[in-house]
Amino acid sequence: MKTKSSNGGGLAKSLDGATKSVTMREVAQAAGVSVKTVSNVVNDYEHVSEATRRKVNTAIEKLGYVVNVSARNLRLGQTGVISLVIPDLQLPYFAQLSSLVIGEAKKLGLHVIVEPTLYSREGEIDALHGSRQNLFDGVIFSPLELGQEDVDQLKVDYPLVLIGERIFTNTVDHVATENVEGAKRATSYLIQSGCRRVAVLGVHPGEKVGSAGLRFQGYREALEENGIEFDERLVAPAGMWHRVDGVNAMNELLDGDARPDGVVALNDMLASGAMHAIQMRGLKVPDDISVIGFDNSDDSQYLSPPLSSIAPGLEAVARLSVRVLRDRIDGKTDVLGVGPGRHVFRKVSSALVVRGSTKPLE
Amino acid sequence: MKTKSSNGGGLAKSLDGATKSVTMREVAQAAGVSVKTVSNVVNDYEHVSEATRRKVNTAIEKLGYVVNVSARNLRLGQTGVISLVIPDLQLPYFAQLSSLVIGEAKKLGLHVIVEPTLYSREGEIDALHGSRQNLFDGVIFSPLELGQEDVDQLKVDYPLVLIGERIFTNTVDHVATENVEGAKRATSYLIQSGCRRVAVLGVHPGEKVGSAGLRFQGYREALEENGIEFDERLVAPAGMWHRVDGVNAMNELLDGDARPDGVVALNDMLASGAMHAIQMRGLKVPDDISVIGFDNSDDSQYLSPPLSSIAPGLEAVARLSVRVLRDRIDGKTDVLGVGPGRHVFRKVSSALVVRGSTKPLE
DNA sequence: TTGTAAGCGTTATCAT
DNA sequence: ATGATAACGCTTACAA
Repeated sequence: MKTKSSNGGGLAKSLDGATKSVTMREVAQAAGVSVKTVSNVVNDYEHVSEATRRKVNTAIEKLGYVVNVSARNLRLGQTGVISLVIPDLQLPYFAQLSSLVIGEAKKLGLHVIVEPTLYSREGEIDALHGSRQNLFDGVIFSPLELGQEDVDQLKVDYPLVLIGERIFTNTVDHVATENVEGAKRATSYLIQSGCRRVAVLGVHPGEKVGSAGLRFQGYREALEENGIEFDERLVAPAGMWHRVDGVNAMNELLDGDARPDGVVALNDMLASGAMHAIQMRGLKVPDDISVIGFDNSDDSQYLSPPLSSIAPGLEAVARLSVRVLRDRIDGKTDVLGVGPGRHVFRKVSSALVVRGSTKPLE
Repeated sequence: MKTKSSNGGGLAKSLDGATKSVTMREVAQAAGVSVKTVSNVVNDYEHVSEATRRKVNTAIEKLGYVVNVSARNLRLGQTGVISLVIPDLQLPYFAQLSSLVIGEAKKLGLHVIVEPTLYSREGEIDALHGSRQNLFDGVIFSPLELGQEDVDQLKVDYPLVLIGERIFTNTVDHVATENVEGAKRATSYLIQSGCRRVAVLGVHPGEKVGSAGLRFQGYREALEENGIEFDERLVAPAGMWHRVDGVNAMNELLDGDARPDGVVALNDMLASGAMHAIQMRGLKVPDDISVIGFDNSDDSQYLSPPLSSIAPGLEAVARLSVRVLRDRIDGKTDVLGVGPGRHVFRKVSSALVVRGSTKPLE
């Protein structure tokens, strides 16, 4: 752990000259070699004799040298930092995504700056076009306010990876999740486990693209495929997807004249609220009503009973988007098997995670 | 929105020469002035005539000039980026903290790189001493694994602000929250609203420092002050603080021979679980048992009934820690009224947010 | 295998 | 109020 005062490899020196940082030149001098040689050692250049390498490393160690990233960045024209633009870091879904992206980036030696746009259209546009310094080598963008009609906003002159289901275009690399398929899978599972009156919670009437629209579409497709007639009375809209919205929507459903025996909630918060409403009436989950959620958020396993949910594969979203971005930054022409001039589009598979809130298959 | 192809003020140019970035020199040439003048305009230097300013700005606009941050950083010896080291971005508490820190930093023109240490001692030490490039001007550190015995780890040669209650020392700037006082306030409130058998949920037996230990201490102090005898049977330990732990702990309490009429849960997840367990038995919150939580997490308002909770003042924590860090980076000698050579210690006030899970005061 | 030297795009010190 | 010019610390042709 070195001496007590010269703690580890220091970070930035504060400008007030508190710590005068050691330069390559000084290391070179101390080691009796040229700057180039030090640079070679630092960057693991192959053709360096063992002897010199050792000499240099000793000097580096002794002086506590740390490479100056700003200088390197300036020289290289890159910063090693990417930006992740999301609506709200406080939503579990995006917190999880951010966490995964940070982890993936770390593996590739990249740092991540998270930029929450806080449900503001301005914020999203600013994150894309603002005089955000060229601090970032590239951006991963998850729009919420911007929609299909804003597709031109995505035509930027730096590496950009789009995620989510708000906008579809072939002018940028895009990693999406299986919303339709996921909801379809959830609905089918309920039907196959014996439910006949499957309700859907959290619908945004009229929405086509976007999570709500796509998931609702999956619900309808599943009904059709299973030969079950669509019943408008089993559709519970909810603008927001908080727990309380699930409680309210579920209560309306229970007060209605078409009591469901299964519920597909369009996210886990809604599902949690729905379970609460059901249980408050003395009904049992899943015996009286099965409930299934979407997102497989961290908490879903801690509900009582633990919530069955669709896992959208955020790990894959994080992994793919970071890798694609890195390849673009590196100027690779072939990214994920897609040739020059063309853009990546990948839909990440979702998976059903079965827990206690649904009945076993018949 | 400019021309379609030259989209807004671009970010980094990818290294592969895709976009050759515009330099100050070129702007100077186009505007017919010197580089220094352009720099003056860009940095809002006072003594620039309106005419020149306009000329320069026009040129900047036309060429789409964006300042090169790397060059500026190199020159200034600062990066404008701070690091926020936290245990886990997926915990609502830290997601909220991160969100607030990012917001505060933005106000001061700083960017934040969030570094989750994922419950690893190694990770925390690495975040402090690792050859983290001098990418950061300073660090805000919220330890979880490191404890009082690791206080020497905090002796670093760059600006560092400690947050949380794991470590106390006067060798670094520290922003803490009122754990003892908050729990005391919560407990007293229950007592004053008529509860006589107040249980506490989520205790870590033997812990002194750390949220659990301090909050439990507050609970005991409140009992004492209100002349209520401490009853070991009303203490429900829980190693983890997930919802399911709250359910389990509450059930044990309800199965015990000392039925509580009030519950202080050491965080909101535990409280949520406790309410569930209570309600599953057909008991009413707050009529039969009052429940109060800690953290005032975003979800607490969406529970049924909405959860009364202690708001630890994370906004203030974020604001203070970012400002202190910025002042240290700027080399200010007087920070928050504390003179040179001394360190800031601030305890942020907590507040009780009363909602529906507790009875009104008598 | 290693050394020399020319920038990368800023900011800041002088002059003027 | 503005201009010429020297750093900032690094990478990399090009030379040796």
